[in-house]
Amino acid sequence: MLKKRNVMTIGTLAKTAGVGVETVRYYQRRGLMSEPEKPYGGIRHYDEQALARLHFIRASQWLGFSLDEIGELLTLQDGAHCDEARELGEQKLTSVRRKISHLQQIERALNELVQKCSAGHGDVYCPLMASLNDGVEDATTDKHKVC
Amino acid sequence: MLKKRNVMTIGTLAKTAGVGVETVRYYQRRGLMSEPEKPYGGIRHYDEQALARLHFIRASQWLGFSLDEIGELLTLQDGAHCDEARELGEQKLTSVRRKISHLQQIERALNELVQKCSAGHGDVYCPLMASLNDGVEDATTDKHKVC
DNA sequence: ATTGCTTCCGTAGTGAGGTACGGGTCTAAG
DNA sequence: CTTAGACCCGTACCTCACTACGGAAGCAAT
Repeated sequence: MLKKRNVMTIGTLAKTAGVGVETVRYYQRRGLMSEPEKPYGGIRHYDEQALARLHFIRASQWLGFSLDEIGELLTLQDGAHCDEARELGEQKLTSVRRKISHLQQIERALNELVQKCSAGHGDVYCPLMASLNDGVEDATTDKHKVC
Repeated sequence: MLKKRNVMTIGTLAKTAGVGVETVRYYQRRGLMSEPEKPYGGIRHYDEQALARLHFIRASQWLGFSLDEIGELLTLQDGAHCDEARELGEQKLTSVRRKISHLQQIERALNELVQKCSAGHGDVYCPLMASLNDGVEDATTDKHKVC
């Protein structure tokens, strides 16, 4: 499968990195990966640097960076911009924490509603539906503007 | 602004509920709200039921339900389907909890990376970048498939 | 009556991150 | 030599929840 010196076609590269061929081409269009020169009339080949780039992208994505942000990270890759990189990381960390606390709010509300529904009740009304009709946040926490 | 008996135009309805006119029309197209009959040659009017429906939709959305799921919830609104409603709520609760734990994993990883970058280091390399190159999850937790 | 804001209605575009298609070319296996 | 399977490339399409556009018609105030 892998040729000597790990020279790969786009298909092999994609499979090795666990993404689709179309995804690699999409990253190229987005400017996140370069397209290797096409040798006379033929098929481009990719090396381990391309694979490393794909790993970088997927790792960054896993951390919640958008493709635009990843593009920015890639310009800092020489290691001489650690401060900028850390700054981006801190911003992302903040946004991740915000998302977590938002979801935790939702979790508390939803949990309470489901509990109420599970507890026996008169059968003529549904506490979950009642809360949805009245506005959920009133039923579970103090008043916040919806969204 | 509100006419007697709270009869509203679509604009007033939308503003009262805190959404855009286009959003109301979009919900109508999606079948989440009905379009009132149009009186001879003119302008539809909306009552408090329409407003309640909008509140229901926004409250459900806040809990993480998609518009399709909200459509399903609306069919259970008579209160006689509490079990089905609770089931949907439990599914959503499960998915919310999955999202939270995923984000917490990310938070731990990102936090560790940012910490490493903040601590003084040789200045010739950036721990954050190094981790992105190597695959983040190795650096912070046991090995998982990226995404 | 004229201005100016709404409403009505269908259709089309947005953003994020891809995925699919189709027609052509290349390469490796038999 | 033929054929199956990659590759190349541009373009279109997908989901989700809206948001915008454009022209016609209504309604409220001046």
